[in-house]
Amino acid sequence: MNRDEAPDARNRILDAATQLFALRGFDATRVTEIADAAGVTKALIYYYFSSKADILDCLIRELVDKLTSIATDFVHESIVQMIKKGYLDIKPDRLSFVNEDAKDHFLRSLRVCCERVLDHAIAHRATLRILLLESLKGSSKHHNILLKIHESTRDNSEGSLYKAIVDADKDFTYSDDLRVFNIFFGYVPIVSFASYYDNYKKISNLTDQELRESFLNSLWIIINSMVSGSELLLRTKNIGG
Amino acid sequence: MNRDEAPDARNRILDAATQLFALRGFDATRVTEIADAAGVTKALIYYYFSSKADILDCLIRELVDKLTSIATDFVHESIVQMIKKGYLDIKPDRLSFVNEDAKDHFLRSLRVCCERVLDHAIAHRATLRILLLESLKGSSKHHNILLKIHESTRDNSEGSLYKAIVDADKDFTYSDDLRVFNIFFGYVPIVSFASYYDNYKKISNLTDQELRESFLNSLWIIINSMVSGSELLLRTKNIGG
Amino acid sequence: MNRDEAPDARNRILDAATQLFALRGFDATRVTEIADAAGVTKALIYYYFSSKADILDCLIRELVDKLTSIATDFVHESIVQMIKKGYLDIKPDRLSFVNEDAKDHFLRSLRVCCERVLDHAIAHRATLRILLLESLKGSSKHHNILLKIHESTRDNSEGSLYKAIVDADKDFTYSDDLRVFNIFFGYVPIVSFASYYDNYKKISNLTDQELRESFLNSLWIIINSMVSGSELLLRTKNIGG
Amino acid sequence: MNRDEAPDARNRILDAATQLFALRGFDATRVTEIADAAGVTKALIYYYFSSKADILDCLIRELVDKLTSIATDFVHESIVQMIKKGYLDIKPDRLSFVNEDAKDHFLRSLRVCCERVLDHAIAHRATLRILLLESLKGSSKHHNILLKIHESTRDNSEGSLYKAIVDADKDFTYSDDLRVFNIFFGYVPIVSFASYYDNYKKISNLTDQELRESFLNSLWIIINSMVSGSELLLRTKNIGG
DNA sequence: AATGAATGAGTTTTCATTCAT
DNA sequence: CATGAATGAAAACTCATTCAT
Repeated sequence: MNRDEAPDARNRILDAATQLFALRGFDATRVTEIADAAGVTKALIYYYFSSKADILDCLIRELVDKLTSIATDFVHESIVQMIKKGYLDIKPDRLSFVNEDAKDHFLRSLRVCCERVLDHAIAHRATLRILLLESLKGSSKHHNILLKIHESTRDNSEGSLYKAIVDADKDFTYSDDLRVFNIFFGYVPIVSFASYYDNYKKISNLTDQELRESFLNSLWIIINSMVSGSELLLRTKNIGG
Repeated sequence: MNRDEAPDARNRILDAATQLFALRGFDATRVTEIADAAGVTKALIYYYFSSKADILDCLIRELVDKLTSIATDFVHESIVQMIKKGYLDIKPDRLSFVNEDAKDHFLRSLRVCCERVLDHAIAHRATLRILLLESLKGSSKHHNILLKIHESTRDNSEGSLYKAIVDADKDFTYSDDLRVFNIFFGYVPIVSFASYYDNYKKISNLTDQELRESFLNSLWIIINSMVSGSELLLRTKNIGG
Repeated sequence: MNRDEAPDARNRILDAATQLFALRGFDATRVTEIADAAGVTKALIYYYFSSKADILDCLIRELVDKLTSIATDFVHESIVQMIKKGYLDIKPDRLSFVNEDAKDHFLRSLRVCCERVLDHAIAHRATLRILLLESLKGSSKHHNILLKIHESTRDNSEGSLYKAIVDADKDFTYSDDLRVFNIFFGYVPIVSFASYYDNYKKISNLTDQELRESFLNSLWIIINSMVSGSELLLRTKNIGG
Repeated sequence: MNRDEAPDARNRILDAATQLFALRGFDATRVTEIADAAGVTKALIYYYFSSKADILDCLIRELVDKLTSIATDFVHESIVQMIKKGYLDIKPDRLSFVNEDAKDHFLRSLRVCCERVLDHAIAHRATLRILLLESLKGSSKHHNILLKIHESTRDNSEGSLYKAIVDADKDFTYSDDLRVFNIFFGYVPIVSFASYYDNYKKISNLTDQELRESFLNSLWIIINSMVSGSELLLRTKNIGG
């Protein structure tokens, strides 16, 4: 069901649940608390949702849909365009650009994209926090976002992100190292930053603007590393020591 | 109370609680489940602990103590030694090494340290997962590890880590950017990797060895970035764009 | 909440609790017992009351409200009327009547009042027993009826009983002796008689009628003593010897 | 077992139990609390006593023994002596004294006795409070002091108080009214006064001396009433109205 | 005489969920 | 749509008591 066409009470329930699940976690949140916070009766919650878990499912589904569409946009608008235009070539052992202009162009569009992703993450930080909390629990299979992300790098089915990249560049393949890097130094910091946003803001005494800049600076260093270090990551070989 | 001198049953309770809290989360874990898993009666749990929350507190305290000692060891053994020996100088705008040898030495000892930290993290991944879960909850103040970490970069009191570095190098100071980087691209990925270790291993079909190597590769890229990018981070200025 | 407008089940819970608290005492009464006696589920008890103690509070509040209104009625209808009509004058050292008729009138109205109070006490003997039991416990401040009674002899605020008497007779004042007498030979015997009513009836093999008469006879002797002995009590001086 | 020859720990347990039972009531007092207050372990309590109820029984037994001996002393020393000496004659409808001297003598010895009883009561107020609390509970048959008192006015067996009086004065008999008066305006106020002693002292801001005097004044009025009003009480007839 | 460890059987309380209206 | 009343099942926690040492 779409938020726009849904009854007001139903949306108030979802909003209240979002705040409470994010604050206390799903298990520690009582249906009564949601009802109170939403200004409705408990019974009405069961009119709109079949169970407490159903509210959570609904929230997660909304978020995943939104994230998927953002990711899809990014891949199609940036990477695929770059590859198709011939600026970028993902070789087995490195990202390869036709020239410095292409590289600059890529980095610039990546930067814009990162900012957009970060802003989205901050805007939906409560739901992301819920997702993070739930994904840490061993029980609930259907909230395993880790699995979803991982599969997105293998999923060859029509319309998938991976397929989109592979269609653009036949040689592209994810190395195990790249996956680890992507997840634990890409997704995880962004989701964590969003999840801890309010806490960290309070602790650090930074303004929204300063916090955003600060994180983007860090993220940028990582992205540069990834572009420069891509050679290493794509090769899946031990380095350093 | 120390584990070594504590009654066996008490330790079995703590172990059982660790596994269950990590798997289902604190709120979804029943005291009965802990009792069954530990092979004791519910009443005995209340003989040793005043409440379910008390078990959690105990676990977190143990972990924080251990982490603190590891961090202390690291700072004293590596960074402080390097500074004192004159190999390293943390300048306002960059890490500065006397020569390439010093830099190599520093990186090598950093690498060893990272491996040790990672191995510790993996070994205590269940408790780290609990810590991560609890630190995401807005309610409990005393589990706010984010705050602890943040304060460790400001705490000037005798015996603190920060004091140890500052004593060794008078000019050293944390920039806001460096803090953000440290936390969200340092601590967070390591803790998250440990927390998701079992899940990710299952999903990726990698061996323990492969997984460890893979993460260390990524971590290494970050650490190199930090060393090279230190100039940027320490300056606290906007970059890229 | 008023009994009349309250749901039937809620009143059944209060009635059941009254009987059980009076019989076994608050602490020895199990919520399950109340539920069974009231013919409701345990959970419903917690729907209407926040805790077992809340049921007790509710009961005590109801009783105190009722007692207060009875006492108020008595003072206004009897004592104040007598004083205003000029029949009675409470002097510093004795009750003073204009003539024998006034004294007879006062005693008669006092007798009627005593009977009414006694009948009320017997009717609410279960709750009085609870009150007596609870007032004997050192812990709960809010059940300290002794304090309430004592303060009612000092409370000069608008609408208080004491104020009503003082307004009618400017010279009136409670002596310490009068307070002790009132409490331990007035309130206490009546409340105790009501509390032990069923026990004593069984033991003595008297009918309700006989028991009532018997107690009223005794009470009458006391009241006569008080009227004749008022001189002594109001003077606060040692006697006998 | 006698206190003097009992181990110190056992007496400490009894003392602690006395204070706690008096403060919170038997049911609300935990064995652990007694152990803590007595400075012994729970297990030791079960070494000396077979159960929590056993501690109570022990306390009550001690008190009842003491009270019985006091009452016996009183009856033998005062009433029986008076009757035997021919000063007092308890007639069916009144107390009868040979002359004013006999009456004065009786009153004086009664006064002394009252003081002694009151002082005993105050000294053992904690145990009396327990007795009062327990006697109000419908359950425990063996703590029914009301029954014991009542029976003491009928008990014709060798060594009983009643027998002592009857032996001295063949015509003596308790009327129902006298029993009610004795209990509810004699025993009950004294026991209640002792039970509420500390509470009332705090509330009234009186010194021990003042409080004692005040209560004795009131008691004296009652006793005088009883002696003068004995005619009415012994006749068991309706009065007043 | 003394105790730390252990427990069975309860106790109060909670909570997601249902249902008649 | 909306709700007050109601509940079964289970949760956390308690407590008198026992026992091996």
